[in-house]
Amino acid sequence: MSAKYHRTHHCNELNRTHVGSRVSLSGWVNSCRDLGGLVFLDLRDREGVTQLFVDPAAQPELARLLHEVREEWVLAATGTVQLRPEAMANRQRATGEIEVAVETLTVLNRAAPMPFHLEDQAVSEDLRLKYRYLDMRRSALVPNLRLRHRLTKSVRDALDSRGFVEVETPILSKSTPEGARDYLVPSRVHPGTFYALPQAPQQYKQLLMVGGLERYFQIARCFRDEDLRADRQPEFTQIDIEMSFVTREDVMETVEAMLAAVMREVAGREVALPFPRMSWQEAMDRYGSDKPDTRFGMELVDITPALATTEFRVFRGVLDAGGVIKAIRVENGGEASRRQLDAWTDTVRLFGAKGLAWLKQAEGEIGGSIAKFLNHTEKAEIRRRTGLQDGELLLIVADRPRVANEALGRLRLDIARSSGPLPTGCFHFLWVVDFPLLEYDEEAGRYAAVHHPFTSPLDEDVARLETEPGSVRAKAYDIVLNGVELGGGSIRIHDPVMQQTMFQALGIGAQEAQLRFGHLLEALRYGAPPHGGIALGLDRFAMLLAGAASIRDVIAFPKTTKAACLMTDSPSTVDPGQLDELHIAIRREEADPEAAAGLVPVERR
RNA sequence: GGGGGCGUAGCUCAAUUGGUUAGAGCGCCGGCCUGUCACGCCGGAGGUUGCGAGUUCGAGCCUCGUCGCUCCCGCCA
Repeated sequence: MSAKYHRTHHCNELNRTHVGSRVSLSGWVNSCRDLGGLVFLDLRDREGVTQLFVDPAAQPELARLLHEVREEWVLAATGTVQLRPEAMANRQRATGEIEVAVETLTVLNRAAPMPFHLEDQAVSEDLRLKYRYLDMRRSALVPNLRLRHRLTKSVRDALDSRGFVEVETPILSKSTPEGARDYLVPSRVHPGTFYALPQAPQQYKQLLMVGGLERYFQIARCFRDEDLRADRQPEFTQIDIEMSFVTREDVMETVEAMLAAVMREVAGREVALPFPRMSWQEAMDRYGSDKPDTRFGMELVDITPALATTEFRVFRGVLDAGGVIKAIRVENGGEASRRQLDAWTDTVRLFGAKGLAWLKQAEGEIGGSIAKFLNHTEKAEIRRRTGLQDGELLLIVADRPRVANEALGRLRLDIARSSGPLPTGCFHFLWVVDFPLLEYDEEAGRYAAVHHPFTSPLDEDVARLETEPGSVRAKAYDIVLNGVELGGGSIRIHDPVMQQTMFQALGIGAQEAQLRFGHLLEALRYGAPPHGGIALGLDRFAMLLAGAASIRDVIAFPKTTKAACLMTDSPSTVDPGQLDELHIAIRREEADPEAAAGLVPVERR
C-alpha cells in the first residue's frame, strides 16, 4: 500500500483547486532546470507533465540529489501543490498554473543518456524503430495506441450488441495455393510438412457459419509474405466478420452501423448513412482507381468521342487498337513547368503509359504539346467535354483503358496532394461494388480470383462463368475511406457444385481442389447456410483516424520494409539443433560462395 | 525482381572544383547561475564519413559493388 512510488495523482491532473494539498507523483524526468538558487524539474507520465520545485536554500540535500538527476530518470516525488507567481504560469500546459514543492524525492531508476532526443521530431525512423520503447515515450505513439484501443473496444461493443460472437481461429493453419505468399512453420512431429500462418481466417469463418454460429467476428492477426508499403506490414490486424442468411445489403448495413458507432465513439463524429455506393466500373472510369478518394474532384474525363476521327497518328493508333483517350483538368495548372510535366510523365510511365500529352488554354486559345495535331472541331469538343478554361491544364493519356485509368488516377492523387493538404478531419466512406469475379493472369495463363475463390458471382452473370469468365461480376464489396481500401468482403459460395465450378474456372483441378480445400468442399455438402462477410484493416482504420502517414505509426512494434524488426533484430539465425529437430537443412546460396562456405558471418547492417 | 531518395560525432545537419588537422547546434562531462519551462552562460571530451574495392599525387565528394532505412512499380486470393 505504501510503496515509495504510490501515486495520488497523475501528471496532468493538478491545478489551482489542489493548492495546499499534499500529493505524490511518479514518472520520468522530462527536463531538469537547475538555476543554482532554484531547481525546476518537469516530471512526465503518460498523461502529462507537472513541474516540481526545489529551493536549495531550504533543502540542500534535495538540491544535491537533483544535481545528479538526468533526462529520463524515473522518480517518485511527494510534496505540496503551490500556486506559481502570476507571471510565471505556463498557459501551454494544463498544470501550468501550479507546481509541486518537493518534500521527498526517490530515484526509482537511473537512465543512460538517450540515443536521441525524445523531443526531436526529425529523428530517423530506423533509430525510432530500434528504440521503439523510447519512441513510445514521445507524444505521438502512445496517443495513437490509445486511439487504437478505443477503436478496437468500440468495434467489439458494436458487434456484441448486434449478436456477434468473437471466436479465435488457429494461427497454425494450412497453406493454400491461391493468394499471397504464406509464412510457413515447419512441423517437428511430421517431418517435411508445414503449417502456414493465416493470410486471413477466411475458411475458418466460413466453417463457423456451417457450424451454425451465424454471427462471427474476430480481431484477427493476419500474415502475408509480400513486399511492404506504407500501409502494408507482413503481419497486420483485420476486423473479421461473417454472417449467415444475409445478402450483400445486410452485410453492408451491418458494417455501416458498426462504422457509424465507431466514428461516434472514437472520433466524435456523425457520419451520414447509408454510405454512397459506386460500381467498380464507375470508380475506374471516373477516378481511375478501385478505391477512389472522393474528397476532391478532378475526375477523369473520356475524350475519346471528341477524337473519334482524329488523324493524329499516336491517338489514331491507340483508338484503332481499342484504346481510350482520357484526361484530367488541372485548375491553376497552366503555369506548370517543363520539369513538372516531365515528372508527371514519369509517373504515368510507371503504369505502362507511353507518354503524357497536355493541352492548356490561354485567352481562349488552346496550346500545348499536341495542339498542332488537333483541328478546330476537336479542340472545341475537348473544351466542351472537359470544361477547360483559361489558365487551366489538361493532362491526357491515350492507352488501353486500364493503363489510361490507372495512370491518370495516380496523377490525380499526386497533383491533389502536392497542391496543398487534402481536407483533414473529413471522412468520406464509399462502397465500391460489382467487382469483376475473375481477372486474367497473363503470367499464369489462366483466370485468377479478384477477391478470393469463395466469392459468389452475381446471379444474373452466373451463366457466363464458363463462356465469358472475364465479364462475370462478383457479389463483392469494398469499403473505401478517403481513398484507402479499408476492407472488402463478399457473399460466399455455399453450394458445393458452384464451388467446384469456380475452382474449374480458376484452373484448379478436382484433385488439387480436394487436396487444398477438401475440408471446405465437404463442409458445404452438409447444409451450409447462405453466408457472407467482410474484413476491415484495423491498422489502416486507426491510421486514418489518427491522421498518420503510415500504419507503422499505429503499430506498437512494426517491421521495416525488409520485414525486419530492428529492435529485436529478427528474423535471425537459429541454433543448428533447432533445425535438426525440424528436419530442416539450410541450402548454401550459390550467389555468395564465401558466405555459403561460412567464411563471412551473415550480418544485416 | 525493378526504379527514386537517403546514409558524415550519441542525434539533426554542414563541408566551395577532388586539396592542409572533417565543422556547427543539441546531447554528454566539468563549472557558474533565485522563476525556469527544450532555461541561460563558460570550458572540455567525442569521427573507421555505413561497409568493401577502384580511379587519382590526393577521395566525405568521382566509379563499381554491397548493406541498411524509406517511397513507389511488380507482388499483396
